[in-house]
Amino acid sequence: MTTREKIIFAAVDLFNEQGISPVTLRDIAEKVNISIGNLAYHFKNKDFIIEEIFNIMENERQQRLSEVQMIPSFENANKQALAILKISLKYRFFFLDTLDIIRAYPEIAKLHRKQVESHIEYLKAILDYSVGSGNMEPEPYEGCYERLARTIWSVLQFWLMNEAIRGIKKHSANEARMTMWSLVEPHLTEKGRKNFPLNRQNSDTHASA
Amino acid sequence: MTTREKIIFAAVDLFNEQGISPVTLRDIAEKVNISIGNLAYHFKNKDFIIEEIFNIMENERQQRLSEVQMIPSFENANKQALAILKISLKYRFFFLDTLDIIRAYPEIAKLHRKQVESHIEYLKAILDYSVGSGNMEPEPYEGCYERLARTIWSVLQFWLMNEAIRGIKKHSANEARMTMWSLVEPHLTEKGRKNFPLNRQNSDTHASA
DNA sequence: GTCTATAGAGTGATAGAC
DNA sequence: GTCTATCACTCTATAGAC
Repeated sequence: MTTREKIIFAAVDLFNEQGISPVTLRDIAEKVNISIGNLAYHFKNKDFIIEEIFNIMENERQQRLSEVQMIPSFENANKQALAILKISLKYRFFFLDTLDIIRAYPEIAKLHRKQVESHIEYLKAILDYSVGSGNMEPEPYEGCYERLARTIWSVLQFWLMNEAIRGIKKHSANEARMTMWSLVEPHLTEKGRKNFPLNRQNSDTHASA
Repeated sequence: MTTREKIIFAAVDLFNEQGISPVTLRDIAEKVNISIGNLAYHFKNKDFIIEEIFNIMENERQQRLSEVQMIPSFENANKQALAILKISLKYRFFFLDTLDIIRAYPEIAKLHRKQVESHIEYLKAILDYSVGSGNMEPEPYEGCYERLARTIWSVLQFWLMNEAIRGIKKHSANEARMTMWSLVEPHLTEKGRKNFPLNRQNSDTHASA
């Protein structure tokens, strides 16, 4: 592992533990066992470190999502959600300190915003597709499923913060996934209930840190 | 207005604009047009300022909620939600920097956690009551309404962060309120739909900053 | 690539005059 | 209560030796 990589990993660890702002360049250098001067050689700023982490996270996200078929089915939506939940656990700090990042790094914020909107659109597409395939009831009123898509997104976006605020120590990506489906469930048709990926008897994913 | 009060108001303004950590004691003193020495006379720390703000916010919240009848009806839930949305707009920073506060002020976090749990319990009570009064369908499966109550809470908790992340400048407390009710709507009985406080034709509350 | 050493910019805290 | 002045500390950034 190159020093550059070591720095990135150490930074992610520290950010995940403490959040971004309390972590100093000294802390990172100390964790990697190199001098601050050396750290500065690799990354002039904390900013460059964060941008690098964001890029790495993005690549990883794209990579994972590309492994899931884009056909908008419940099954694929479930896989997508699991992928996103895994990423968000690995790069927790990004989801916990989102606002700090938005305020301090407008370029990252802009990129992130695009991903958010395309994510919401994808979720909406799944809902529309499910109506078409007879798995979901037709939209009961204009804008209902648009809002539903946004709400589902926010469940995935905020589940870690939700746990943090409520003082829950054990992360449960599964709970987030269940919550997501619990929003869809009331809108299913009878046919939809049969194809539904949520099986309340066995919980197939537990993540913990 | 006493100096102490001026300090508090200035601090809330600055925190709402920039978040907590970037604001220095100097910034606050400058905004109030007093010296740092004087500021220090009134509040030794940023910590003391934040605790004071939290207490003020809490009193205001209690005050507003006490004006709403505790009978767990849709109507009262709607009023409660509006009260909470107003408070969260006024003390935005608390809802945007919740995690910073939790990390830095464990005592505040503990108090806040209690309020969160009691809020969720109250929401759950409304759901249960609505089943009893025939406005909502019986819980389709164990834990469904418990999770629904938590999800509703998170809509109210995260609506400002949601807007911030998505780059929405105009605050719309009404959108948050609508989202909240959209989660309940699919579970209504026919009777419930008649008593439902959500009227899609007129949007009665718009907040903006 | 890696180190040591230090400059320079804040920030919080406090002593002491008015 | 309010001010000025200053100290001590922390963090970033950089120069220069190895």
